[in-house]
This record gives sequence, structure tokens and C-alpha cells, in this order.
Amino acid sequence: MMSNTIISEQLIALKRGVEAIYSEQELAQKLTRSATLGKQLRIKLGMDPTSPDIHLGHSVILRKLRQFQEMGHKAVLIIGDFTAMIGDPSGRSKTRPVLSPTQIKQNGETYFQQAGKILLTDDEHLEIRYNSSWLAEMKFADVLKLAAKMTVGQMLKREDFRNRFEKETPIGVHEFCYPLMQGYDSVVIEADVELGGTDQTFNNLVGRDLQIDAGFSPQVVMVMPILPGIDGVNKMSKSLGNYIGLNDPPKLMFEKIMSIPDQLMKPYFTLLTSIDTQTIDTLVDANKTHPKQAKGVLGKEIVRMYYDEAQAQWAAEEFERVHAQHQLPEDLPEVKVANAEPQMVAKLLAELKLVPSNSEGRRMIQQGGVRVDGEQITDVNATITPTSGMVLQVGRRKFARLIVG
RNA sequence: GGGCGUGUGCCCGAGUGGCCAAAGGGGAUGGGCUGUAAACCCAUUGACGCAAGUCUUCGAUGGUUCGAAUCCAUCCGCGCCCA
Repeated sequence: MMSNTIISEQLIALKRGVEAIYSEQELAQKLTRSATLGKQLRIKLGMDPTSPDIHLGHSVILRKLRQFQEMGHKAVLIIGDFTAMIGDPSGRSKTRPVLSPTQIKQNGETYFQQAGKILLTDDEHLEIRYNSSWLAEMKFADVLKLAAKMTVGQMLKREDFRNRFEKETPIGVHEFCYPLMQGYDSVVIEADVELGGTDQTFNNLVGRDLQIDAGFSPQVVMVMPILPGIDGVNKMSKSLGNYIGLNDPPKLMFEKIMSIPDQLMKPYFTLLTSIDTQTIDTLVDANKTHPKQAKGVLGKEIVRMYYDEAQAQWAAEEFERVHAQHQLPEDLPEVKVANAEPQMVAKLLAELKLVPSNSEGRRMIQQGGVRVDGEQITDVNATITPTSGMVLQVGRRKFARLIVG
């Protein structure tokens, strides 16, 4: 039998970065029982197949899931394809378009390609379920039975519902079904633990109630904080453009991390890396470590996790080269120019897609953001004759080397 | 079903016949200062054009007018109230 010390060590590790656990005691019990009986815990995570691109915000929860996997437990990924097929009739949510089965499948694949960078993907540690396989089968009577398990008063405990109710903004009746569906998923797959962001707390807790009602032991609900985006204000999201994608190339990933506000370093270190908390404290203490250096450590660590040591090193060097020493990047992209005649710089920039339009190109020049072979262009109407090897720069990070021909 | 509102550029929001490519704010972008952090300062923010200027844009369509984001009609979306 596994000793109590191991369980409490596991517990400490699992609690890292977690916002809340309902309840910690139950989690300890589950862990102990699992160890005693040699039976895996089933850790549930729901995935929305409408937005398959994963960013570091998603990675927070996926990393927690991975931790459970490494302790021998089984991750159960629920693909929420049922709602994706139905859509959201209220039209309130733009992020929930109706998807075809093909799209859902595609999105699923895109998702796994990325999630695989974090999760263990063997059958022993990962199980994938589509919730349409049980939700689509339900009859209206089944739905009513499920709905009868909750009262409107209980539903209104959810902050989002309560606010809208008080402000008299619409709440679709079907919206009450979403927590029920998610909760029912937990019953079906016999979840021991459900992971989610803080915004999922209510829904996940409904899962507990439904499981108890069905005569099962209730799942432990573990909620993770919402990761702020690189703007330091809003939650990380693709539509807000403040995200770092798992598929972002190393250099871009590193650059984005270098641009986060200093205050974000602590949560990023804690939630996105496995660096031990003592080291983190030293790194984020400006008296002990210069913030820029600390950020560099963060950037390299994250790039290393999703690529490798060499790429991380290279990304950091490129950053220094381009932004600190104002030299040219190593991987200068090359663009072909057909016209070797003398022409206006603004036009050329637009043609080469370095700038979205002619006007924008002119604006850039006016504002001193354009350089040709390192020379700042000052005249809006400046003309140049493209030659092979000529280097154009727009702003601080857009470069191109010309190939005439 | 009835009544009253509302729909503007990436977002919010002013504008109620010409001076409107459309105030203001946010965001974004460029520059300065820096550590490509924050804060702060300056500038830009529909397209084409060297320019004068031209074209497209204010939910959709059609109309009135020399001229419409602004007036009228119909339609669509959204909100509130009554039933």
C-alpha cells in the first residue's frame, strides 16, 4: 500500500497553480483509494471543437491533466461535438457556430496535434469521447427528467445567469441545458475529477450533483485560474489577439513572451512551467533578478517545452540580435521582385505585402518606420531601384531581403 | 399581435439634409524614452493618387433631393413595454 507521505506529496504537486478544489479532502480520499486498489482515477476535461487552436491559456489545464497522467491516472477528453452540431440558437455567442461533422473531425485532429505536445496520448493514459454519442440519443422525456433535477433558483446561482437576470438581459431557456449536459457527461463517463477554468465552476459542480443523484461518488472539481493574455488585461484568447499559440514558431513565441507586462511573469512561470516555486520567487523579485533577464528565462523555458533547447537558444539569440543590437535577423525572409525599374518605396512595400496598402506604406514612411539597407527613408515619395540582396525593414520586426528576377 | 425605440468605421460612441471619410474614447500601428515591460510624450488609423482630386463606407433594398449617415417606403436584426 502506498504511504500517506506519497499521497500528500502528490497532493501538494497537484495543488500548484490551482484556484480552488471542491474538495481537497475528497481528492485526497480518491487518490488514496486509487493507490490502494490500484485503480486509475478518471480525469475529465471538456473540449470545445469550435476553436481548435490551442494557446498557452489552454495549456494551463492541459498541463494539470498531464500531471494526473504521470501519476498513473487516465485523462478522459470529452469532445463537445453535440453543441457544436446544434449551435447556439440564441445567436448570443459568435464563438459557437454550427459545425459539420467533417469540420468537427478536422478540428479534433488539429486539437490533438497540439494537445499531444502536452498530454500522454497512449490508450493507457488517454480516452477520447464524443458527447453526441449519448446526448444525441436522449429523448425529450429524458431531457425533462434531467431538467427536473435542478431548480431555477439553483441555476440563478451561476453568476453569469444571475447578472443577466438582474439586468433583464435575455437568458435563453436552452442555456440552462448546458450545465446539465456537461454534468450529465460526468455521469456517463464516471469522472472522478473534472478540470476546468474558473468560469466553468458552476457547470462542473452540477456534475457533482447529478452524479450523487445517480448514486455515484461525486467528482472532485478542480478549477484553474484563467490565464491573462499578453496584454496583461484580458483573458488570453485568440479573438482578442493577445495569445501565444502552441503552434507559434519559436522566434515569435519568444518575442511575445518578452513583451508581456512584468507582473505577468509570476503567473506565467507558475502556470506555464514546472520551474520550482523557490526559483520562481527569486526570478520575479526585481531586486534579485533583472526583469528582462527573468523574462528571457521564461521565454527560453517555454520555447524549450514546445520545441527544444536549440530552438530556444536560437530564438533568444535572434531576439538580442534584432532588438537589442538592431542587427538583421538570421532567418531574413526573401521576397521576389518582378519589376527592377525604379519605383516608389511605398508602392513596393504594398506590393510585397509588407504593408496592407499603398496608403499604409506612405504612412509608415512618414512616421519614420521604413528602412532600406538600414537607411531610414524620410521622403514619402522616395523612389528606389530594387536590387538583389537589398533589405527592407518596416517597423521593428518586419524584414525582407529582395530577390530581383 | 400592438406600442416605443435602436442598427454608424476593429470596438464603444457622437452626428439628424451640404462645412462628414464622419467628433470623442478604447484598441491597434509608427516614432521617442526604455528592458520591444509598465507609465509617459508625439503621430497615424477606408482605398487609389506625387498632387489636385476621385471612389467606396454609416443594417439591406428602393425612393425624395442639385445634394442623404441624416428625410420617406419596404425589409432584416436587436432591445424595452403592453397582450
